[in-house]
Amino acid sequence: MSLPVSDGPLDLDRQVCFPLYAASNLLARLYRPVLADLGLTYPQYLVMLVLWKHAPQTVGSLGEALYLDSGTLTPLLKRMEQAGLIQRARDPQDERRVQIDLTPEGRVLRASAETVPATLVAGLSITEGEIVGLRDQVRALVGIIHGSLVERS
Amino acid sequence: MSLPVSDGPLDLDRQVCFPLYAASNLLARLYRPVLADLGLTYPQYLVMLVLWKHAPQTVGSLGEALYLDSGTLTPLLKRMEQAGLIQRARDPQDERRVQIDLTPEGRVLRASAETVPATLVAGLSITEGEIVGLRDQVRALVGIIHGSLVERS
DNA sequence: CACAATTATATTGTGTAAAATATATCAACG
DNA sequence: CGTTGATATATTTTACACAATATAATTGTG
Repeated sequence: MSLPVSDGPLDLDRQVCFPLYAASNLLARLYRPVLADLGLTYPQYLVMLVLWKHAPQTVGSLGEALYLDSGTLTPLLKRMEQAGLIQRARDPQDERRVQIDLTPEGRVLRASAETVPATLVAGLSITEGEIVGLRDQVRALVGIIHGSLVERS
Repeated sequence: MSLPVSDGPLDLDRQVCFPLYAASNLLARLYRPVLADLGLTYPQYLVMLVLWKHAPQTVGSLGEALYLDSGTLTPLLKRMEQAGLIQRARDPQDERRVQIDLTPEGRVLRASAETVPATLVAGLSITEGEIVGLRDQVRALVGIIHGSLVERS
């Protein structure tokens, strides 16, 4: 049992930040082939999850839900519009806003996506309980970091 | 205490993937202003952490340590070379490899970076124990996902 | 009703990510 | 030695991610 030799506060093995970064990248890599069958990238899949729950929504409210800004979402949404999954239209009531709505194609895709979560977990040797515990802890961290960022803005 | 209404397996609030994605993005956003003072981006900071521990290293071994491939690292390393932090040189023993080494400037930067981890945690209402517990769980998940990805390649 | 302040999205520029492909090199074998 | 196969990096293309800035529309105030 040889533990890695410490390297002070800058030891990569001591940081939380790095495992989170790696986990996020690896997870996207794991999703990629599964979502490619649906014609979605990973961030696009997240947008669809939000829209399947509630549509239409503005670009701003999507960004709030996903912690992303319009600079990220606008080009992403344009690609999804090209793919025929969503529609973008100015809100007639407030023409600053762009309403994002699902197309019939986008709504239909939901059925095919139902199996995605189970498919992914299937290959991993991890229990439902471990996932839920980890999820809630990471979610708490998201709340803490987001709160800290909002505080100083 | 009203919990979010479930939306089946596709409920964003049930997934582990989304909190990890959000946490990684938010963490990078939190690091940005601190690292900007050092002239580093977040992935560049991670590369420096690896190099401060052991240099020189090949592009491939850096990628193994950070779970990134050469297609990601090459442009990143070129920018770091432009910034004067590292040197890139063909290995004379095996000219397929490019050895990455720290410049004196890159080595000196380590001292300024020593305070970065403490600075970040300082603003967050989170205990050392919570961080360590979360870190080890996410690290375990990284091992599981990486193992699953290697397995099928 | 004019007009400044606010709000919301678009645009631009820089910097990752990663798959796919191309290119070059080394090791091993006959 | 020359050839094959594996290995390693470079290049190209597509797709995020976000700061900074620009643009446009609404709201609040007098």
